[in-house]
Amino acid sequence: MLLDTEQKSGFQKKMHTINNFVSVDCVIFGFDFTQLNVLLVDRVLFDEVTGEEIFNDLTLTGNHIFEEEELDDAAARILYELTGLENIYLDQFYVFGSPNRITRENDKKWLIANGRDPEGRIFTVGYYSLLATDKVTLQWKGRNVRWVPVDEITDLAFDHMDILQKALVALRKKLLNEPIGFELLPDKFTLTQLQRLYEVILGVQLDKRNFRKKISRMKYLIPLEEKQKGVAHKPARLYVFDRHIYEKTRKELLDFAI
Amino acid sequence: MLLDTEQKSGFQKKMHTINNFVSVDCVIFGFDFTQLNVLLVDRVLFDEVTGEEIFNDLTLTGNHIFEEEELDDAAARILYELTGLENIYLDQFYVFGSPNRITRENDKKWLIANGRDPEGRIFTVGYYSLLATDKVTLQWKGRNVRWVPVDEITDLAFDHMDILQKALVALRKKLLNEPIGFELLPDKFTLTQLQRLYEVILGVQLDKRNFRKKISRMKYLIPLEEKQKGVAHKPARLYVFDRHIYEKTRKELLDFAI
DNA sequence: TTTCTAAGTGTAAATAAAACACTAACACTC
DNA sequence: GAGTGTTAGTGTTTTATTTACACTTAGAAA
Repeated sequence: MLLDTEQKSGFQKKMHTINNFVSVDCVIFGFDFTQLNVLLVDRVLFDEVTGEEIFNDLTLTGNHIFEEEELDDAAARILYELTGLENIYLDQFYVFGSPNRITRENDKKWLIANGRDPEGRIFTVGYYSLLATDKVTLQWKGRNVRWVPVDEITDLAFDHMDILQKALVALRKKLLNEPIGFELLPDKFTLTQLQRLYEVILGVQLDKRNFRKKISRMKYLIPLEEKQKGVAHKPARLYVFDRHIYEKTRKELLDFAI
Repeated sequence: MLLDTEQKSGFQKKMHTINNFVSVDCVIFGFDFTQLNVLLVDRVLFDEVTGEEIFNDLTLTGNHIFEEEELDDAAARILYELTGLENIYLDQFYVFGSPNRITRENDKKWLIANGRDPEGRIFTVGYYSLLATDKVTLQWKGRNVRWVPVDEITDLAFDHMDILQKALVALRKKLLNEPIGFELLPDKFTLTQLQRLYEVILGVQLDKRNFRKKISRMKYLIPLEEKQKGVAHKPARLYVFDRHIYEKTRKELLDFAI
């Protein structure tokens, strides 16, 4: 019994101990039917004495992990804190662990100001996530959070530009191989919205008729009787993605193919 | 100058300091024209007093990383130590960082016997690599190294079974999307060898004529005038993979497509 | 009722995938 | 050197997929 309590309290302690060597960064993608956006956080550093702004730039959303926490759970926790949403699509895509991740002066200053060692090597596990909604709390640890179109992002703090680049490549690859586009759309969506999504993320233009022909071959895309409302033109039919049918057909395929 | 030397010696020190929190594991695949194999290392623990064997099982090839070392370099170093070969195909596929990676008794005993803390959380970055040749040094840090057919591996130390599983899935995905099969074959190979490779790795059967038709569309697969020698049947024509042509055609495609 | 805007639809031609069976070239054996 | 065993190498037909391309329709707003 004593041993049991000891172990438990040891566990409890670890449960809230931060791991100082590995962190998690989330590239949170959102789609507003026109552009692909990423959720970025303002990073502002003020001079402690003068109160003057030293710099003001942007970071991805990242976080430490706890000693007893799974990596996936840490990523999900970041998302929950930001959005209040659970079960969001998350995909681990790469680890960034170069010994030279922190080289820029601003990054060092920021770490020092936040009580961290700028020379310490920290690995970060990159996740990207897909958000269907824009219902996000626009505050995170007292910092401003906002959607920025991917095209307009030219510079980010730390090595976050690299992380974003790799996340984008991973997202494109995934989109070409698995039906994940729906994660970026509301439950009910139109085919034009879906087409725009592919066009924007892949950076291609697609033929409307051919796109729809392809869609009609995917049995897991279910047309509803429902139509778009309040639009100043012919309203489009709404569709839903049926994950159940998708999983079933995919499994059938895998049984033979792999 | 003084500062310079100080910095340098600090760096030198770090250069050979082991990072205790992140390691690298390599799933080294090889193909013997019949089966897909993985390079495994014998792990034998003897009782210090009696000299009796406590257990004898197998692990993947893994290693610590140095503080000033890139992850990719650490993986390449493992491969170099094992095979003496450089520029081997390597692909980072996943990070394993569950707090419960070490649960089995044998794993704990092994770590203790090797002076490490079985309770410490270690993240491991998984790489898989493809080896064209079987010219490997069959010794590694005094432990035996050998090729084992993937099909015959039922149990491995630590969480190496999970790592192997994920590596296999990643390899299959990659093989379906990029021409990496050549990395597992000698420079000059026959179409039948290439077909077997696809069949074995993907676990499918392919039609010879259709396979060759598909191949003939790939402009980067160059037929030679040379033929197989010393085989007791009609000798097959040899082919080479032209990476230059591949990169060029792929870039052309990407320019338009992504 | 007219106008604006995006939705929705079909066909023909080219390309790719799938299914399928016989002859050719070499080494080895007798 | 004739025969045998073994894998290499090749073509056609059918079906499915891809590509290119233009007009009509439904609703909202003026």
